[in-house]
Formats: sequence, structure tokens, C-alpha cells
Amino acid sequence: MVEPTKDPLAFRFFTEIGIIEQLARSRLERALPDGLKVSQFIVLNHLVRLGGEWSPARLAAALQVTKGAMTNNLQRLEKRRLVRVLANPTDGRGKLVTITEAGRDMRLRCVASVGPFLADLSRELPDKDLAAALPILEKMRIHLDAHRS
Amino acid sequence: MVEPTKDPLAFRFFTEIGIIEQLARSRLERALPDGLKVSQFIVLNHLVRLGGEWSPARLAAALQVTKGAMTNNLQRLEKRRLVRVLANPTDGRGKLVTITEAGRDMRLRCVASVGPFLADLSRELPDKDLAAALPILEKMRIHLDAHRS
DNA sequence: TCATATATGTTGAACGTTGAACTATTTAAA
DNA sequence: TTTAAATAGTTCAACGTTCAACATATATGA
Repeated sequence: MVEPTKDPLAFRFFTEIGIIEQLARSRLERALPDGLKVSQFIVLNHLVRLGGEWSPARLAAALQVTKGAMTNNLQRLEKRRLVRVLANPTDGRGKLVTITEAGRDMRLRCVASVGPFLADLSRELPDKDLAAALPILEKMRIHLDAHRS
Repeated sequence: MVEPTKDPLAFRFFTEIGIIEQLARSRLERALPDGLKVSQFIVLNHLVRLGGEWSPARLAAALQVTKGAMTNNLQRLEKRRLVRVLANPTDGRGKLVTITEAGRDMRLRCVASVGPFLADLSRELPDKDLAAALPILEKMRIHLDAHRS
């Protein structure tokens, strides 16, 4: 007879994280307009939130994807004129990405399309809860980011 | 001049979740022995934690992956004799999965190989923090799971 | 009973990501 | 100055996942 094993808290933590990521991603994916991908929305969102010019490399690092993935996503976003990609005038290797007006509009449409879901969510999980969890998540993210050798 | 936009808390929440998932997965992936995949470890872990016989369909539902992905992972695990897959005697469509002794050993090796990482983590993020975040994560997971239409 | 609907598990195409190889450019050191 | 090392971005194969189609088996209900 083998009884169920108790996991360290961290295991359960990461298990929940993994499942939430799955569910939230597919939920968001279905909500986004015009077949925009979550990873592309994340780029738009990042550019709107933080503003300014970003090199693809810096974007990739900030959003935790490889340069290859960022190349892919930026090419798709540029094809739809949601971002502008120009050569970096002071560094021949680099490029600089900025969001366009169309990109801002699209990002707003995305946020709007997710609105009902968020409203639904906040009924069950008040901001108080989210606010309580956020600092811990941030600490975890910072720790993982710092120690990824 | 465009100033940075403030996001709803939920956005920042899901952003952190996404990044943590990425970092934790790649960290775990590198730590696992013999090229075992995270998704396969998760199956072993689940079988050890909850014990008993599981149909692939039930496993897929519990671990939030498609049946196709579960088929793939179970086939790999069975090839390595880490799980046993038998026909369900009472349902001609179904199969039943159980973990083998080798599977238990492997799961223990996995847990051990992740030990140093967890020890490192608990220095910076005490169990108290994880314990505080867990109920909120669980609420979120349950909500998403219930409302995925 | 018989037809229809549901459920289980497998397969294969499409997709996005990773990781490594590669070119081009810049930086640092000798 | 010249060479070596580091960095930016692209490309492509390998991989695992999802999604839909399919075969098989069970459940439901006229």
C-alpha cells in the first residue's frame, strides 16, 4: 500500500503556475481579435506600457523569449504595420522597434476584448487578492531570472 | 509625449505567471536526469502523489493537456518502463496507467536533482510566502478551469 | 432493439518555440 | 592598428503542443 506523497510547497506552486499559464493563454488567445497571437499582443502591450524605442534583443530579454522567436513575432507585427522597425543609426548591427498608431489601436482592441473576461474574474478574485499575490510572484520572477545561470 | 499606461492588476499578474512558467520550466528541464521532459516528470509526479490507476483521458484532464499530448508522453514513459499501460478490463475503449517501481525511482531522482534549486529558492522565498500565494493561485486556477467554456 | 450521441485513444498536419549555426558589426585588447 | 571576442539579428532543423479527423467502444432513448 503506497500512500500519497507530500510535495514541497514549491512543487505545488509551480504546478499551479503551469496550469494557470495554460488556461489563461488559451483563454486570451481565443479572445484576441484578427488572429493576433498572445506573444504578439505581449509585445504590443510592452511597447505601450513602457514606451520608447526597443531593440529586438532587449525586447527578447525583457519578455523571456529567444531572439529567434522575437524575430518571428516582429516580422509578423511589422507586416501588419502594428510596429515600425528601423535600423539603429548609431549601431549598424541593431534595429529599433516602435509601436505605430495602428499598433496602439490594436492593443486597445485587445484590451477591450479581454474586458469581459477580466470583469468576470474580478468578481471571483478581487483586486485585493491579486495585489497580495503580485509581490510574491515578482520576487519569484526576479529570483529565477537572476539565477538562471 | 506618451506616458506609460497602467494595466489592470490581472495583466501584471498573468505577465508574471507567464515569465515564471518559462523560467521555471527551463530550469527544471535542465535539472532532470536522462533527458526526461518536464511534461513526463509531471505525469510521474502525479501518479506518485495521487496513486492508483488513471486512464489517459483522466490524466490529460487533470494535467491540462490534450489527449494527443498525453498519448505521446505515455508512449515515451512506457518505452522506458516508467509506467505500465494496460487495457481497461471493464471498458473496451479505455486503458489504465500505473507507475512502475522504476518510475518511482526515477521520480525520486528527479525530485533529488531539483533539491538544490529548491533549497536555493527557499532561502530567498520562504515557505511562508509560497503558502500565502498558493490559495490565491488555486482560486485562480479553479476559476479559469470552471469558465473555459 | 436499433439508431444516435458520447467517450477513449491514436494519428498527422500546422504552429510557435528553442537551440545552434551563421553573417555582419562593434568593442576590447595586444 | 590589428586581431580576437562579444553582440545583433536571421535562418533552419528539431521538438512538443494543439486541433481536427478517425476508428472503436459504450451509453442513451425512441
